Amino acid sequence: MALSDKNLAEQLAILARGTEAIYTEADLAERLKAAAEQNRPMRVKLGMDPTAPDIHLGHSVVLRKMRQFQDLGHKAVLIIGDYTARVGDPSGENKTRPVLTPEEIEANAATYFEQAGKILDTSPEKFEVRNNSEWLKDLSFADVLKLAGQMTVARMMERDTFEQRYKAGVPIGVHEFLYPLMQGHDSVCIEADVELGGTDQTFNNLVGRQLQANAGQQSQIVLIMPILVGLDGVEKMSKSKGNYVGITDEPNDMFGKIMSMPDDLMSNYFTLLTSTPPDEVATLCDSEQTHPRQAKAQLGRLVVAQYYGDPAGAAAAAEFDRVFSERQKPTDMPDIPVPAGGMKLVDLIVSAGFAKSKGEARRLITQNAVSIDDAKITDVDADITPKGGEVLKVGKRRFGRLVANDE
RNA sequence: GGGAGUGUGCCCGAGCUGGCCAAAGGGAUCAGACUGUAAAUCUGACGGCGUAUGCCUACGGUGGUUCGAAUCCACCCGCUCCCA
Repeated sequence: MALSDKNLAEQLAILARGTEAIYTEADLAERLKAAAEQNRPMRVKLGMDPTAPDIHLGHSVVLRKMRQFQDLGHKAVLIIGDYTARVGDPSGENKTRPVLTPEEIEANAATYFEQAGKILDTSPEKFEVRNNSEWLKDLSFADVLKLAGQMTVARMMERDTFEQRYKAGVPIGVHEFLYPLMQGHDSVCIEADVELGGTDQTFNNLVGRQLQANAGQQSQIVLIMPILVGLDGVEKMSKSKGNYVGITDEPNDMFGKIMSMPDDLMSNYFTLLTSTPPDEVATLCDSEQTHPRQAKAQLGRLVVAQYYGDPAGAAAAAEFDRVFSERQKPTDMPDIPVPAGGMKLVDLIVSAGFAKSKGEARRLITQNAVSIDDAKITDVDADITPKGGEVLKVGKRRFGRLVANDE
């Protein structure tokens, strides 16, 4: 595998783009230089939690950074945190850490790689996957003590999540102090040159530096990416908050979600999710120079294109205009089976998945949100007898085509 | 181990001298208007149920008192703080 022949400055510029912090940039430059001289690809570590197999744009920020390293000739080393997942988190506070069986972990990891493969280069010479149980499961209590002895409580408390929780009176499990050590130990075991992570991983990754130094290794460079703000513009992007764009979302969906996000997120998204050059981003995000809608559409196209190709990006943009600017019907929409004999509109809306309950469906009808073939329906008791092919529209964005089925 | 608090609907948070509580208020969400499916704003909805002065489910859990309990009692569980 050949390392990139781009000069050092170019490489650094690529790698530094969008980062929140690099510990330290000088070290990175040096390590890149050494790698080039020795023709030795760096080992770039990224940990993954095997409990969340649905990758969204938030995760993609770090994955894209990893891809950049790969494109420069370095090797991605993904660590599956199967050990912690298998043991579980006894704190009870953290419900996101259920105990998983090896089978579940494997299945989750498989899904993860299937999705991450849309971003990463998974060819064997650039991609390595390790389970951390590989080295953690055999540690003895004495080994653990030795690890723990390399850290002080004061140091631990520097970590802002611990500090905040401590001050706020939120419990901190003693075992939580061990997680950073475990992660750091991972770095030692795989001899990482670089570790990537989101800002929430800063502390953990820095611990890795220390443990490596103690073990006589060269400390890894820690490269921290910002946490992507979710579509609500407030909280970090996460599935449970519903403010996310999944990388497996349908193109139209993906585009639509991006169009509906707050304007001031755009610049951030451009730098973290696309390769648009900085000066271009500036132009796009200056409403004097570019209409925000225009810029956002551009963003949407680029993001969709990354996962589905350029034509899909353009198609999604065109479709969006059709449906929302020109108010035409979507080109394709889900079929909604309706018994030939007809059914209550309320039930229809529920069975189409457009409302969670009949009460909600009724509410939508009352609120003027329901139409069939462009005709508003305001009668809560309406019965629908399908001719077939009518378009049911609920709210602004839920469409379905009625299909009569006999039974 | 001892003591003091606390546990409410998606989240925060009132209520807790028993009925007027499906439970104030805020946030989130959804819909309508306005728009660029942006922001801001205004209006409305916001547990479920064949449409209800009705029924069911819900105020940490289990029992109890009562005609009636989120509200009182007992025990239990969780969380926090103070002392040891």
